[in-house]
Amino acid sequence: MPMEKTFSAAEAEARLYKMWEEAGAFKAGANASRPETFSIVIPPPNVTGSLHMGHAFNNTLQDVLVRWHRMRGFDTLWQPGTDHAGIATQMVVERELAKTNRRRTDMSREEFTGLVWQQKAKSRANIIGQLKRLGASADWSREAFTMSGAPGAPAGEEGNFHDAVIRVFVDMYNKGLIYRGKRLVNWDPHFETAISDLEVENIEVKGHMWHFKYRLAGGETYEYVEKDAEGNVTFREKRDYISIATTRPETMLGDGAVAVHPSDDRYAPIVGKMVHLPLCDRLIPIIADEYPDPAFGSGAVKITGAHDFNDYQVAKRHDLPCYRLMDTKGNMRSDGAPYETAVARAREIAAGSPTDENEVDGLNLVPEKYRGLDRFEARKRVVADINALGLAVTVLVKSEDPETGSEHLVLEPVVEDKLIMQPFGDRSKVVIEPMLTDQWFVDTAQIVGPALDAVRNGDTQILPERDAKVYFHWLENIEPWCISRQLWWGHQIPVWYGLDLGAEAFRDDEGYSALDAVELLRLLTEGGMLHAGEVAHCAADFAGVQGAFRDEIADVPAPICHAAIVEVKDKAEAIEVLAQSLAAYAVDQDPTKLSYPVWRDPDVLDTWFSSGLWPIGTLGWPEQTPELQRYFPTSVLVTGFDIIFFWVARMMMMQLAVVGEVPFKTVYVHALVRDEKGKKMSKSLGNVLDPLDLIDQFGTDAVRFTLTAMAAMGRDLKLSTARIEGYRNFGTKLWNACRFAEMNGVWEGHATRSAPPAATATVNRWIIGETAKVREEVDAALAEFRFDMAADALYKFVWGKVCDWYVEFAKPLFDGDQAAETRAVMAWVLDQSMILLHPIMPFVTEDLWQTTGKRAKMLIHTDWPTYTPGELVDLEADREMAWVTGLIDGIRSARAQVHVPVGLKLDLVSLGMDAGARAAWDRNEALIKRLARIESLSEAATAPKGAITLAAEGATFAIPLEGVIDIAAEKARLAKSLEKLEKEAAGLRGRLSNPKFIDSAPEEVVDEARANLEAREDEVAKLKAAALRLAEIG
RNA sequence: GGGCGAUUAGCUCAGCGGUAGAGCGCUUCGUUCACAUCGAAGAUGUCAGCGGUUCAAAUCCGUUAUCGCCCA
Repeated sequence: MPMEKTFSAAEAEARLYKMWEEAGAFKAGANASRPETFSIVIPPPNVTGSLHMGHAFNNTLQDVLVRWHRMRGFDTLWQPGTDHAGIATQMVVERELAKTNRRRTDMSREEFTGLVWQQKAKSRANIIGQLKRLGASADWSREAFTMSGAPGAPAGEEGNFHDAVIRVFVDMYNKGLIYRGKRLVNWDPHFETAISDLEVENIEVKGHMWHFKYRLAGGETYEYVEKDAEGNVTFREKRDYISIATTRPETMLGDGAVAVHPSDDRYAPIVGKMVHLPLCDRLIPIIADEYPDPAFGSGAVKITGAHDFNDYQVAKRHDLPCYRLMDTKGNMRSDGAPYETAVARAREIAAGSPTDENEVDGLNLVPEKYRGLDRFEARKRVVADINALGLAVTVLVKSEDPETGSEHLVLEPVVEDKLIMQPFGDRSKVVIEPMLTDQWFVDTAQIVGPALDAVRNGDTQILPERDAKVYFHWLENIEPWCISRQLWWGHQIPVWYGLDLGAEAFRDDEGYSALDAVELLRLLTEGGMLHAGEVAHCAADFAGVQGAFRDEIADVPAPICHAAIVEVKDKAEAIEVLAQSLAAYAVDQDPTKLSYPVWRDPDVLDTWFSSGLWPIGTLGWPEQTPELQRYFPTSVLVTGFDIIFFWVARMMMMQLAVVGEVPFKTVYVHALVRDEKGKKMSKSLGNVLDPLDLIDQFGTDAVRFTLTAMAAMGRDLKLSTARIEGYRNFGTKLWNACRFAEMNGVWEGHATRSAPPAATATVNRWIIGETAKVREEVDAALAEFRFDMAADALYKFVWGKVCDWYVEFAKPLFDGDQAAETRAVMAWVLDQSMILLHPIMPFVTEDLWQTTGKRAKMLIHTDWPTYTPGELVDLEADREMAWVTGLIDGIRSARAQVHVPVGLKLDLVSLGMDAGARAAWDRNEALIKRLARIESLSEAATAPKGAITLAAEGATFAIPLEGVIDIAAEKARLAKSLEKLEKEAAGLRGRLSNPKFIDSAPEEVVDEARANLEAREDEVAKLKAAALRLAEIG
């Protein structure tokens, strides 16, 4: 059955992918014929994600590398999988629940994560299926998941990734690399969790700056003096207040101080004095600190340690209490003791009463009237209340009475419109609240060193090089890594807490190691238990911490030291269980029923903590699997520059910290895919190109080729469908070349051969050499990750050489003596084209491969060629082809410019050929005649009147066109050619006449210039002669 | 404010010391049997400006301008 006119992508892609997959063509080690390994771990897409252009780009490049190495016989592994993507996935499920008016908190944690697992199972097929449509040849039998094997994982999710994550946490904890502490973190009030500073987008928005007066305590006053640069007094006023500026008025309720710069003379007299905090019954000090900018606002800054990162630093320096004002939803707190009680205690603390950060955090200093308000509503109320109290800084404003039309001056509060940088959650899009909370941290300072060294000393190479700078910059300034998240979906932190019974409140008065009723009562009632601290232990599971807790209670009085260690939900339940247990004991004195309850930290680990272990985790670590031995460290990581911090740097740190090796030898960092105007694709802009739509429209190969061709290192690619269409046409071009071959019997009895056939015809020898050249170019380009250059070289070869010239040249040969040879060469050249294009365009090439001959192996496993230009390039053939194509181009061009009808066959007159030119003519006469539409060749000493003249190396030709020729057009043509040639010749002459050029330039450059000049001058002479003849008749 | 990058044909981009290139678009012509998802021919550039290094600069250095991106 003859081939169709075009490749049917939609039909073939599914069929071929199935064929590869069923044949196990993607499996690790498939087609390996040499010992070297080549391994890539996929940047795991979010399990609930769907394929976007960035994925398409990223995975196309990986697939090109993987297919290339696999064909070259490397022991190749492309390790696929997905990421559990904490917040994103939890968000998807919560959104689902919201549709039926349900919330996560309506059910148990186990029920909820059960739903997430179901969602995971559903979503996974989506993204994986999309990667398959892209042609990704990953080893799907090894598909990994960052939460495989976690408690509650359903059947089919039994990996051991969870083991790896927990094991690393425990190890790092035991090594002192992980700690817990109360720190200011970015809090997402929508998801009610801490997020990383990398997940915060700082966006400039229109905001306001308010100015408030904080009155000095005790009615004190001072002289406020402003001076200009020369020290002259410009303003002097007696004040009883200090003016502060803020963009977040609601946080003033938690102020711990007002800070001024130590060099600021305006406030020097009042540093150390106290001010009344408006709306609150508290006094706070004026302190001197380097942080305030004297030139900004009033120069005085309110310090709210619990809600601002800069203020937090100031508060730490001055040992100020950090009063938290909001709850996890970003509403003003409504928990704890009444305001009066809380503020009374705050005054004691301010007066020096001992306290700790837990107590401070427990104090709710939000006055009753603001409690429970949304933070933005609270802001309005605070502003209004301050205005009402006359504590806003005011200015005189002209006002017109609407009734009388009379103008008068009124005092109005100063509210400046101001652009402010506001932090937003990159997923929730709500304003992020700096919040003082208990979190777990990796002490990155301790593990960052090896990650920096590995890139510095070249163990890992980051490409393009400038991205290494980004890597260095971030790691050299690294902050502690907050790894806890207040989510339900994720790896739960393997730390258990118990009540600290070793505390003072719990003691055995008599020292006879047994509890009496008095002691029990004290424990239960005096708040001993309620206020007792906590002890924490870390292990992979509950069984693992039991021993530690047993030791923990070993020195408390009997019989509690023998209590059974039991796991409960949380601290509240622990207190209850312990109390009940003790109460029961008091009654029945049965020590075997005593329980010591412990509870697990409810938080989960940051998703990047687990994906940071992706390279070893997917290969089976902590098991010492054969794959781990074989494929780790991996060869290349292909990833977008936007996750250098998130992921690359963390993988480097963690792999080095855990197994002491770099995770990959090369990191290829690619840019973003943008729309054709260069805008980032985003749903809100509506400029998203869906790769699957494009695949439906143009076929996978076209999309892949486009992305590959545009993958110049480090540049964003602006994608337009016109470009994709162009490369779809390229696939069709190859297809039709093969179809042409089929029609000419090229494939009859064809079987794959790796070495080129013996060839005698010039064109055959030439195209074989060209094939070797492109093979070398493609290999060189891919070795340097220059995907664009590989694609470009192949495009030029297949279209520009094979289709434009070789196929045309072959046509006349099919009827002559060299027909058999030409068929063999054409089959070989097209085979090579399929092979070399396969990594980029896997489908059309495999389909052609399957239909054009008897094949020992599928194309995906066909050996990649190793022939070199040195072996296959025939310089004589190259030279002759250049002569022939040059002549044909010349004739065609001349014909077109003097408007010779396309169909008209012309006579060609030779005005003299040297031996080389004569030989070239003789060997290629048929080709030239056919392609340049020449009827015959005759010889003459001089050109006939009214002829077009053409110069070729070693020959001059004329085309007699008396009567047909457009003399004016021909004159113009000659003049134009001459002008160009003269310009080139002049440049060359200028250079060659410069003695410094002769002296300094490399010899070959000088020689080349001389040869060039000679050729130009030769051609100039010929064209001038032609112009003269033309002048005679015209 | 700090850092990185870009500025080359109408558009999107290669080239990064030795005669300015590609794709798309555009103009003209063409269905001669691989392909109209095609063929042939053609037009289009003070390589952002200024200065410097060099025999030679789009390419290296400095500087200015404009535009991106990242981090504050």
